[in-house]
Amino acid sequence: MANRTLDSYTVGEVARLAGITVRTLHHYDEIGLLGPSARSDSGYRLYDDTDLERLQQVLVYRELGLALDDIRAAMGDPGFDRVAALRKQRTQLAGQARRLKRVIAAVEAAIRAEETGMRLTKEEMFEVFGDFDPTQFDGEVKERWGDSDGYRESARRTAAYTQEDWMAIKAEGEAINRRFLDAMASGVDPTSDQAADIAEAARLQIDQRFYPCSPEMHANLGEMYVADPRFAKTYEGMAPGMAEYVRTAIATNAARTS
Amino acid sequence: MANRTLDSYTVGEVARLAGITVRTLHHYDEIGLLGPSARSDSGYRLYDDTDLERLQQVLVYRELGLALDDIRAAMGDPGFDRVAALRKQRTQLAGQARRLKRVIAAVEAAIRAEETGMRLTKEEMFEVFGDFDPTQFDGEVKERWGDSDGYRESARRTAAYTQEDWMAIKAEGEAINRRFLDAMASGVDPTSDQAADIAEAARLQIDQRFYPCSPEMHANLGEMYVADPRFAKTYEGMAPGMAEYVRTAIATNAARTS
DNA sequence: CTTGACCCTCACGTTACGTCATGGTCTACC
DNA sequence: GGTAGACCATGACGTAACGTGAGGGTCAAG
Repeated sequence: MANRTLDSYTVGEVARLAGITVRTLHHYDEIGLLGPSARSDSGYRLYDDTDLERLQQVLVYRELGLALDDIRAAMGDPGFDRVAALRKQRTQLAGQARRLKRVIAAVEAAIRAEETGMRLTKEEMFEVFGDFDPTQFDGEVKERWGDSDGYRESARRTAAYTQEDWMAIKAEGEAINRRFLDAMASGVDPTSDQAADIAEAARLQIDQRFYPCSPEMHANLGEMYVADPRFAKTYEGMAPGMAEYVRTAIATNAARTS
Repeated sequence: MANRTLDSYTVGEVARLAGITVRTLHHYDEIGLLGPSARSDSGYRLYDDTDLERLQQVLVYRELGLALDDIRAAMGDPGFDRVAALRKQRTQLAGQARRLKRVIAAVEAAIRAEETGMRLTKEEMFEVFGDFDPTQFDGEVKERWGDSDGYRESARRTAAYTQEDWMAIKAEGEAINRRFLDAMASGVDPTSDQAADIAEAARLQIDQRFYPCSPEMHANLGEMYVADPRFAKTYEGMAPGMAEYVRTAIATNAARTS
């Protein structure tokens, strides 16, 4: 092949190296995102090492979900700094890893809910606060979740609770939710210490009123707030986006205590 | 709204709960992936809790990259077991997390390559084995990478190497690569102990011949084999898929020694 | 020279929605 | 009861990022 040098690659070689298709490379050439440095006399695309470095960066941006047009614009910026971009990409990928971890936690929570129903016990506990009736609580919940550790510990602690205790618990819960709502309404970042303080108050209430609840466990509960539609409905009914807000605040709190 | 019950949700509510669009829900209804349990008298879609559970699972499958048609087929299977599916999804998500971790490692490796060039030193060291000339090695590599720790340690060790030493090193490298190729050709799983043993031999060669190389460091090098096109080219030139194979074997070795 | 792998351009098709148009429904408030 | 704004319905064209295939040229080993 005329013009083919030792350090140039044809489209098929690049595709194999990078794990993408020839069609993708054609497409990228076509839209001006990544074209070959040269063409052979017969019209073959010839990519060199610099092209490959650029391709790697394109693929990372793609991994981050950027539209190809946006990738081209970003890399076409005269002030584009490759290392700075790589650093930023790394940060964004780490964010993605954290999100994926949360998806995993949500699936795990769903599995536990199916197997033990422990989370639903808590959900139902909070839900019954709307029109609280201790006798209804004992009957229905024990019937469904009588075997779980959390239930037994809660039952042990709450056995001696009076009506006044329950009203206090309800008031505590409402106060915590109001704090969350106020924080949301006033634009407080859910990853701030302020929001995390509210989450810590929520965790302590569970820990002190019902059963041992570590920050990690609380974080799992937080995942359930967004993953389980019934939890989500409780919070979304108070304000759109609240479930996500509370979950993030809880995760922030768990992270700062670890 | 006629027929609307307390535990049913309209399309907008579901969209907000799940963080997706109304259009997506319309689309899913349209293609038979997820339709509402009921319709109001005026034709509004009404989703119930079971619908929401199904939606969650659809979204997880989507997160895993399955085509919607395939998701519908999987969940439409008469033997579909929700908990078993959740378990499998969790495993697959964990696999995705590991892949993402590798992408991150590749970006980090690219950053280091830009900053220190240390990896390219190793790459060029291996590359020159094809047509090895010690004098060329000293000149070019020192000129480019003379400041890195790895280079200095290598230089310190190799200063007294004879031509016979170098030929031995080259033979060792070729033998290791041949072992990798044989393992690949005979279908040995790159995550097996056998493949990891070969990787360990490779690590030891670097450790003993050039510079201290821990399993973790070796794993980083392995990431470079697939992330850096020049490394990849070396291995892909021997056999398609070899870079990936070697990288996986190295990672397996690193994992079993940690 | 032949053959098979690989290259080119062209162009229609697919997937998963995004966007908008038009018109009906619901609910709080006056 | 009427109004207004939010939300619902269906229909339909458009988009992004390739996938797939057609028809024909190029390369290199045998």
